[in-house]
Amino acid sequence: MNRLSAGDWAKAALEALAEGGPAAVAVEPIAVRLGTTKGSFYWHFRNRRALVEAALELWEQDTERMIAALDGVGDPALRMRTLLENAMADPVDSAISFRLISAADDPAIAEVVRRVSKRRLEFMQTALEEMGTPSDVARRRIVVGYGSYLGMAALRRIGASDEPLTDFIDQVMAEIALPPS
Amino acid sequence: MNRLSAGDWAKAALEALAEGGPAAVAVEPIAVRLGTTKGSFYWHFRNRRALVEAALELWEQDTERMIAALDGVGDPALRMRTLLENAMADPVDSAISFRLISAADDPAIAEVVRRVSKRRLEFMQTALEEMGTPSDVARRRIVVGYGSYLGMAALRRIGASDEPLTDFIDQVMAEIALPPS
DNA sequence: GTCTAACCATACGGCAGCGTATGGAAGGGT
DNA sequence: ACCCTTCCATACGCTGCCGTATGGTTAGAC
Repeated sequence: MNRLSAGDWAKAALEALAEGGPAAVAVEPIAVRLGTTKGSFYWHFRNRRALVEAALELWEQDTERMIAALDGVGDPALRMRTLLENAMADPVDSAISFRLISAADDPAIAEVVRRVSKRRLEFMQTALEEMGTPSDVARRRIVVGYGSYLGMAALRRIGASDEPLTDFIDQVMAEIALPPS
Repeated sequence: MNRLSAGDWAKAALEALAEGGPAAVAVEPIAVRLGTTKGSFYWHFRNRRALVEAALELWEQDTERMIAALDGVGDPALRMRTLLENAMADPVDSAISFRLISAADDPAIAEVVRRVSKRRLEFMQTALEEMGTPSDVARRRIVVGYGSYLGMAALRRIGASDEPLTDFIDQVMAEIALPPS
């Protein structure tokens, strides 16, 4: 047999979201993708909304894992650089982040993406403050820096910039006033 | 009476796009918004696609107007600062840009938004080069800088940053290595 | 005042996706 | 061997939007 779990559906939903945006998180198309039918879906989930929420939870956990892994790095500058390198090397998260933000008309999505974004911003701001940067300055640098992460993903998406994100690590590091490698 | 023109529809479509995203560019809802019915719409336009294209053209013209206005400014540093101030003061364009990029699954939208984005990037890169910045450095700074413009709009949208964009002008100026005001 | 072109309202058919109902298959416990 | 739980397929009705057809209304030319 080829039976599915709720997790399989959630994973597929997150992939569909990253590729096709919120409109692509549709039950029947994903069922086709999984080689099954709606019958399976409505066994595992109450409705479409529940599927979206499950996908969001998957995504939120990724952020928590990343932060947990980096929390052990004592040197804040190294912590930031590692974070940037990981983030820039993986084009999937920025794509999903972008998609989710544009899907923020849905209050459920908005709430999660806001929570995750704030978490990320605070994590980075803390690193800068540990390096002696005043709070308000750190805040501005991080907002602009994280903004450029999101925005560059957007530019790559439409083909306005075809350079790999990794080309910009030093530039972003400089922007938030960290020493280049 | 209260008769409408094709331009009224295009304007309303662009507003709907900025507020509700691509899915909101729907004939019947916009008709309600305009206090009319589909009958009006299909008199002025062949189909929904034509409406989207008209809205895109409106938006593209805004960019051309802005560039034309700034082309007269001889000093490239002042030109950039004026551009940033104008851009940051108007939250609508960044919202639309963001929406359009996330709607780039539609090839028609993708093409326009890519063309406009490239135009903007080139315009800014030229300013930096006029100030003596090497081409490749200018390119990186502009991509990151314009990226942060888009990304910060995203962050404001979800409420992860509630500061007005104007608070970040100096930070962005510094990021692309321009003298602060 | 009449005529005509421009403009709009309404009714209809079609499609895609949501959610429900219901029956069936597969496999482990006993 | 039987049953019961788990899981899935199919059929159906509903809604929202697209696009068409068709008839009505208004403004101005004359």
